[in-house]
Amino acid sequence: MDMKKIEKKWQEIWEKEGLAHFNDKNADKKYYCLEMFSYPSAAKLHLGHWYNYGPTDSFARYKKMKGFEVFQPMGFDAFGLPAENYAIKTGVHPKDSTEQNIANMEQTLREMGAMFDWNAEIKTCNEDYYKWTQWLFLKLYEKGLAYRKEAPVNWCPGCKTVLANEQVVDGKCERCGSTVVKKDLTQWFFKITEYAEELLQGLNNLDWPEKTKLMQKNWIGKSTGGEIEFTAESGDKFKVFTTRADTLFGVSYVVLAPEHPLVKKLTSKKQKKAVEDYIIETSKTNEIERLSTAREKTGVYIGHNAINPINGKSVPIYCADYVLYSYGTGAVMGVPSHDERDFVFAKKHGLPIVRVVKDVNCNTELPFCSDGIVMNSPGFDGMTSEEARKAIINQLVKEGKAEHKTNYRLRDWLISRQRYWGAPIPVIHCEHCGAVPVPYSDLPVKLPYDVEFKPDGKSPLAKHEGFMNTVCPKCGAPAKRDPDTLDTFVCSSWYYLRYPDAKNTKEPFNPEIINKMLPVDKYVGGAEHACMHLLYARFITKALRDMGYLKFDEPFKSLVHQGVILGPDGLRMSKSKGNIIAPDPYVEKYGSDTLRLYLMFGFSYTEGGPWSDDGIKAIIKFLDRIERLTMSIISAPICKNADIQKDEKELLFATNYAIKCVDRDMENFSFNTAVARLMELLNAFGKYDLKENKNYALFKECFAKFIQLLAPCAPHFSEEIWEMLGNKESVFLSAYPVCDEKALLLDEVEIAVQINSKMRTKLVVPTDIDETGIRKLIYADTKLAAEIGDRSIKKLIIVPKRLVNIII
RNA sequence: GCCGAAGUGGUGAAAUUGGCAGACGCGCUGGACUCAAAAUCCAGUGGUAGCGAUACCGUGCGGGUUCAAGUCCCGCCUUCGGCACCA
Repeated sequence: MDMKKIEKKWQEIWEKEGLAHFNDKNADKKYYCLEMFSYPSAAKLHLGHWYNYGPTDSFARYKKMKGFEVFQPMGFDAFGLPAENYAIKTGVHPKDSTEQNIANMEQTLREMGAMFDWNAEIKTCNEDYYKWTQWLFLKLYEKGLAYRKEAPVNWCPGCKTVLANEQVVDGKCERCGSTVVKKDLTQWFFKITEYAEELLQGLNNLDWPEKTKLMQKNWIGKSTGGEIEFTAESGDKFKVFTTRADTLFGVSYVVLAPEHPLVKKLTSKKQKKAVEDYIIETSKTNEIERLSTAREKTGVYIGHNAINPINGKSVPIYCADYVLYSYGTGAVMGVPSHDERDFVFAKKHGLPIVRVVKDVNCNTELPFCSDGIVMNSPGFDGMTSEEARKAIINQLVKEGKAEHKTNYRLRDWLISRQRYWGAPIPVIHCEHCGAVPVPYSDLPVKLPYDVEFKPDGKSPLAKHEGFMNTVCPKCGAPAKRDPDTLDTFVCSSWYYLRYPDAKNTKEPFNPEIINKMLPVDKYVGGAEHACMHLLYARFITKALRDMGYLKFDEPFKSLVHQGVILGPDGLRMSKSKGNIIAPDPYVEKYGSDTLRLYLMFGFSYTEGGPWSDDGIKAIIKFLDRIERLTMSIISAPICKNADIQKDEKELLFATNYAIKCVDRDMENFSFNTAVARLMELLNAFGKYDLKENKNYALFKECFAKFIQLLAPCAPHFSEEIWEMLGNKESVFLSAYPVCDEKALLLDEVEIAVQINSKMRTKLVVPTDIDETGIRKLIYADTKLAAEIGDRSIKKLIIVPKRLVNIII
């Protein structure tokens, strides 16, 4: 079959007939199938795109044949760092390169033959989209969910620019090699932490992979404990957060994060130099290094002490980078006897190690980090850790020195980017009025085209006079715009809400439409988004719900992650490894259906794996066999024989078994087994010899069902065969075959027989056999009877239709 | 380092969730067709021993639970994903 020709033919027909177009008259049967949109990073689709979009499109087509009104949109997450980096390197404007990439990708996406509803296309870098991203910012601001605070960025002193973590390699700038330092800037945040508890609880009701839910759960990182107030000798008070208040009597020092404001204030003259040097060193390390339990625990005494509120003991205050200012209170109590890191730290700095919790198993080794019985803690000795935690905090609460507290590891979402290629933050800074939101009527705040994006110490927008200079919407005085742009995760945090109403010029979406179309029924994309994009989208959905725009709590009801296709060497594809497999030559040579079918058959969808050329051959052979069989059916003499004999029963069994399995496997994204069942059915067809005077009508009917089952997986090819079989209408407008359960009922089944759990033989037994019947058969079998001999059957384990285990 | 996964023939992978390990393919071996090759079709194919029926071994490694473990529990090893400014 000329794949190129039929692809073109059917794509034109589908286009003309609007196969992919969502008809809102059928909205009650809607099925919103969404693939994560792509970043237009390259001119062509790579295998990863194919792997995400091809099989998922097959799933969408399957749903369509099952009678759903499928909505499967596609778009581009078009703002982002790579386009800007490319511009810095080559001088090609990000808008130009992005638009070119989008144009190319759109074309290859169309050639894939997926059922995308292009009427709903989104490009996040277009004004008609980012206008509403800015609207979203303003709404969150209005609701008190956007605020400004100081936060550190990676600063390259060489390029005089802010770097993404990705651009920092071993603490050095990837461009110029300078040592990257941390620098504080005032930046915008979204208060995602306000939803921490609901984001955690909501996970329970989602049809998501368990591992993804677990990852989000750990990311949110709920821990309950207390905040306990220590008083420095200077009189300054500071709080530490702890989940282990039961170990409070074991405190032998406290630690402030290097960024903690009290560090500067309390450091003694003698220690000043050491502490300052330490803070500079810390600014060069990243968080992963800081939190590593393998790394040496560094820190310096600040020359000042604090009082432990429970026993009035004076303990030294240290400044150490293993404490993060961003988590809890930025200060911790050091209990070397009952915490790994504290133990290592105390050993190194010669601090006392006092045991305050006994192990019930009498283990005397330290550190002892589990719960036990409290000791050396006057007033609390003998309590369990659990009891003591409550009692100690309760006592301090009475004295006004502590409070019960639940902490989350989750941090607020930093959304400011000191970059050009993003949606401008719609805020104006006025000398008199402070940060003033741009009025809704002035949106969008347009991203100017004529900017200098080469890094030279100022972000590109900050240098653009025409953009920066404006007037305060409140008082009318001259004012400056915010020079930063929004994190691209903001753009992707709400795009699924825009698709169903993508052309709306009056509002980001019509709530009535959205409440009908959402939540997304199936969301498919990479597992790497588990903790960020997927969490941000959930947060935005909840925030908009609380503002009254949405009537649902979760954006994505059901989620699937596709795996990763690796290079033939089993390694992640990359230019530097030279192991990239481009899909185009395969599409060119064998057709898009062949590539798609290979991707579905050759891998476990959620696992992925190394690419192999050999697998393609299997698919080519499979499609060839189907084509040959079609030819023989078309040219076969029509026999009038309508008998249902043994062969016909087998044919019906094979067909209906395939329907049942393929249906279930498609539903579960188990594409490889679905295709395997199709191959089995084709093998079964091969056994039914049409040359004899056989039941031609029945055979043709079964074959038609086979093509319908195949259609979602090989859409162009199946349409062509479907037409050859004499059908006038698209196979995708036909109803998915239904399994006839009666055809699957067998009189007999083969079961395994074990003696003392060892496989001994197999028996063919009536399907509905009972225990007495089985016993009879066992003794009737000479081999089994001989082995059992005169020993008696102690126990007979029967798994219906599967096996019998005879215990003697 | 922390969090989360994965490890099954020569090879891509299945295994109805604790019940016959290796479905369906690729590859390989033998056969048919052919002047020949390709394509196609048929048969075989986890390992070891045996002419054979068959027996024993076998799901990264070491233990355990169970009538029964690829699947559950404990401890290792290896590989992969994420770690908040890549998206």
